[in-house]
Amino acid sequence: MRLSSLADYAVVMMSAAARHCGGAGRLNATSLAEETGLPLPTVQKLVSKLSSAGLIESQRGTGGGFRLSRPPAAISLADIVEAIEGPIAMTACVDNGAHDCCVEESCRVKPHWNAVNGAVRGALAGVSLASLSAAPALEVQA
Amino acid sequence: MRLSSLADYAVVMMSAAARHCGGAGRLNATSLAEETGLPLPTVQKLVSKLSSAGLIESQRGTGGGFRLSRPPAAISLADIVEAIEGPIAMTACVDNGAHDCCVEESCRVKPHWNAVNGAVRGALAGVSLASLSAAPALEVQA
DNA sequence: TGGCAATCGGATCGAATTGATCCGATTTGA
DNA sequence: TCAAATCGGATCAATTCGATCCGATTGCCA
Repeated sequence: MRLSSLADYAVVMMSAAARHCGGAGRLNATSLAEETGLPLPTVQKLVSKLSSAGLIESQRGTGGGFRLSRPPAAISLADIVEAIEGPIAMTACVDNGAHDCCVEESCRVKPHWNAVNGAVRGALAGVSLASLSAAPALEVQA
Repeated sequence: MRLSSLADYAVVMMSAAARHCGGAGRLNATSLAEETGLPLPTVQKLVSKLSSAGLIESQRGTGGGFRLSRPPAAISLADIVEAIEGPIAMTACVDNGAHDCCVEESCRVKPHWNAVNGAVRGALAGVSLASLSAAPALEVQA
């Protein structure tokens, strides 16, 4: 019931990238690692995954780097988490249904898991990168 | 972003226990393992944790076993998950604040994590064991 | 009252996933 | 054409998770 560290790092990274989106049109992994304090190989790995997911566009070669492929308001926490961890699924039943969830009590529980899963995804989808950068010390409560 | 398997097993187990709550006043780990199909040592481990959390009351000796310490309506998924996995915290920042979350952008992200965390906990707290047993094929959507 | 049987409780061991590091392929600029 | 700098994939170690085993405790029965 905890987010993986890489997903957390990715959010911090994307948040920093969103702040630099207006100034420098493109930024590289090295400067981002120095700014966030994360190890460079980890940032490189995250950049690779985020690029594969289509959230950022990378440019190779001298003077290359990457930039957000969409405006910060159109990127949510759910997008980032799914890019790093795969589909959001609290239980294996919700994920693909490949398991033998044919036990009677298990199938009885499954619809409720779907509801919980949807609530989690909704909460993540409701927070965008723009809101992360715009609200410095906003007091948000559940 | 996935619930641990043990927590999932615990929910299935407690759901089965809630159904037997009215009939036999007390049931043991062996019969529960046979009914749910889970390995016996795993069930024993779960019983131990749930007993420590105060959700069930165990009785040792011949003819012993355990029973729910509270009515099914007063036990929620949040109780079970917290009993198995510990406090519900999506990120380490939300958990205890022991980490050096003193980076400027991280602290900016934290209030939003609190909101997401509260939403998750609320979704889990809204589902009780009674509702799991009462709704055989209820169509619940997010 | 002593022994026996059945149960829970904690501790140990193995396995899987995660997280960090390294090296090669590719591309641009001089 | 050469060289430098970057991304991309592959490899390796560590932590956590999950399953199993053995001992301590308790209640029934002779």
